[in-house]
Amino acid sequence: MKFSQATDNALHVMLYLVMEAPDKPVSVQVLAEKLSVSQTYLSKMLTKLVKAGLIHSVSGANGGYRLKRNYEEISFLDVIHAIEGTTSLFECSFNHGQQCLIQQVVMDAERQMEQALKNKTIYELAKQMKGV
Amino acid sequence: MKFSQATDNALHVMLYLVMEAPDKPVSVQVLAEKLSVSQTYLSKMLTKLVKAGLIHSVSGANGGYRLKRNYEEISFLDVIHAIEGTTSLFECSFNHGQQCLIQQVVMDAERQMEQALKNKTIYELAKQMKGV
DNA sequence: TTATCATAGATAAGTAAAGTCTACAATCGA
DNA sequence: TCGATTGTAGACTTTACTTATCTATGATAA
Repeated sequence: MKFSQATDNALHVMLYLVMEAPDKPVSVQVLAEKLSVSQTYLSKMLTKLVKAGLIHSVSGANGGYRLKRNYEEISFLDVIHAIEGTTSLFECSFNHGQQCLIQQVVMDAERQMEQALKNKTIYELAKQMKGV
Repeated sequence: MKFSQATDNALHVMLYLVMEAPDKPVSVQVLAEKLSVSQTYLSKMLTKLVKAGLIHSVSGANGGYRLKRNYEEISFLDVIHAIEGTTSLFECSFNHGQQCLIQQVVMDAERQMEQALKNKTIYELAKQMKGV
């Protein structure tokens, strides 16, 4: 069990946008160069962020991807959910009569992690880095 | 990103052993029947639990798998680590000069989950179920 | 209307999990 | 000691998911 590399990329792209270009669109080409990954692959990942409503896409000359207006509120969890999906990390595969207590315990723990990821925004991290 | 089904099986096996057979060995055959999974697959998973020191294996007639003496202390995290390994869920793939702050945030959240899984023992859950 | 840029679909390669088979080693009981 | 029982280990196949590329299409600004 691992977070995918796409999630890693997504978090870095978001941090870059917040720090360097919170208002103007940046093309995939530029973003791909910054991260040293392929354009075509990155564009798929960015499309997921668009569909999740975290960023905006602008077609045409001088277009690219731009943050939405409420970008200060975007949390780590928002980005991770956009890429990895929102289904639980653990699903019991057995048919006990009632609900599975094992699953409950693991999901409880999972919620702890999600809470921490929800409390931390990309914007907050950006400020922290500029402070350094 | 998901917990593997092996982890699901492992947690259920451990709970079964704690509840039904804390002192005598149970063969793979019996365990596989209880969980309705294949023997060969289950045996691989059980070997991991043995190597992690969570259970004991006994060869020969009337052998099988038996809990260790300190089984009351085994946590969910112990079982999960035995199956999934102990490496972090998130690894930044970029070469920033110093350490990656994004990774730090995610690993922090991960530690929250691990703490919750560490605080809950299989034995505790077994008592809870018997109480029902 | 043309150059620029995102979107979507098909597809292939790489990797990890799930599952099976077979030979082997250890142990118990007679 | 012999043979039945049980776990161990390795090779192997299948399946599913992630990563990655290519190409055609759609939208927009200059």
